[in-house]
Amino acid sequence: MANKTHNTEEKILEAAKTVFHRKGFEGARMQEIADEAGINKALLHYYFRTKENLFDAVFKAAFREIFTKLFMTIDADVPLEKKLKNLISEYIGFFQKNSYIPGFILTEMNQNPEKIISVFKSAPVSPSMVFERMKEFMYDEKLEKTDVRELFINILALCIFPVVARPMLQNIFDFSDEQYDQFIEKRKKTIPQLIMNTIRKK
Amino acid sequence: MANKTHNTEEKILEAAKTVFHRKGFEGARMQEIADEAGINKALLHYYFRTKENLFDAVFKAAFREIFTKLFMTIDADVPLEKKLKNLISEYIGFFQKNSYIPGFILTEMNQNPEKIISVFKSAPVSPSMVFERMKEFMYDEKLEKTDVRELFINILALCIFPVVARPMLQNIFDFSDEQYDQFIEKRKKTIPQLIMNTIRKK
DNA sequence: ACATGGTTTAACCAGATAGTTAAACTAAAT
DNA sequence: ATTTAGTTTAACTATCTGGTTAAACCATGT
Repeated sequence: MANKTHNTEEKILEAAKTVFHRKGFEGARMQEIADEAGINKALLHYYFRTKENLFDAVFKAAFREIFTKLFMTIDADVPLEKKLKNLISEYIGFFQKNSYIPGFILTEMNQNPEKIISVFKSAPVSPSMVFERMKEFMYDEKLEKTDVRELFINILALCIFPVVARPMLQNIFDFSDEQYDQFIEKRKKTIPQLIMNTIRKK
Repeated sequence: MANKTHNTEEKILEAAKTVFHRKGFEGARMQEIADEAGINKALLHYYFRTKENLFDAVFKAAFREIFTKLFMTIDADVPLEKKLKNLISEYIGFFQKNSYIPGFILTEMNQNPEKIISVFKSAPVSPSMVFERMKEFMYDEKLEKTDVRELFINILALCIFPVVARPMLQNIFDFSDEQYDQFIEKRKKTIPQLIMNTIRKK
């Protein structure tokens, strides 16, 4: 028998991703997800018994995606300045392609903070180890003593905020889609400069 | 006859604010809002006929609050560095007290981008004029030529992100409530430094 | 030929929820 | 004393929605 399972499950997750992102958990309708996946409601429940199950699967996937990527790049073994450039440029690029993820996570965070914590516990990389590694790096390269947490949060903020707040900012700036993409593209260069300014010994 | 109207309407808006923030539009229940306001459902509908009406009122208020504050401070007539310090410190302070606002707006932005635009049109300050003013300021003080939009977005990102992403970050950092508050407090000083670094002529 | 697992169809149920309505109560305003 | 705006109570409706079920279909592997 053909293994349609894999394919369909994939299709469902993809559809759920879209709809949950568009409407949030409460706003999303199982029927809408089924339609989006090109299947029917009964089959949807056949695969993921409940709405919660389905949501959890989607949420955890998004969460893993965003954090493994981040922590992996921080952990890579290249000189700091180079690493910073890579990190920021890759991360922004990732968000350009998966712009739904940060907003999705932030939204859910507002409504179910507990869920975040539970998902964190199952994460493949430990944040505290990443911070330790960042610290060592900065010590080795004789950089300005900075709170690594503050560094971490600054990078994240500068990369993620423009993506999350895009609908608003694009309107404030009166930018077309292309203009805004270009604007973000430019930031792949300016953000590393800005960050290096703050940690380079004067 | 006593003017209870004002008081009750106020109470309802306050309650709606809380519940919409906690649950989002779809997740919020009229009954819950009524309970939170200490009144009954019938009266709720008596004041704001529909759920949409109520939500709109709350949303617009939040939106106005955050943007008038921002644009007013930018527009104030003090030296740039001082203004920057004021702006950031006041703005962060404002978020500490109204931490629900940014998340609320971001969430809604994901789900109804159109609404943002319509609310913007009714805004009391025009963004483009604010940018012009920022430009003049920077020219007068002979600062590094920088894209004012980028400057604007950076400030916003650094101030808002730590508030919006708090549940997640606090968990990553393993901070208590006090520790996190203190962490944000510290940023009232470090962010202006960081920003000045990027615009001060070398 | 038959069994199997994925799939569809279509009907159904139970619970929740937005919104309505009508009747009665309260306290201030006239 | 009467009116009136604000408020409560409680019941009701219409609709939506998550979830279930049963029966049939279909393609494949055996």
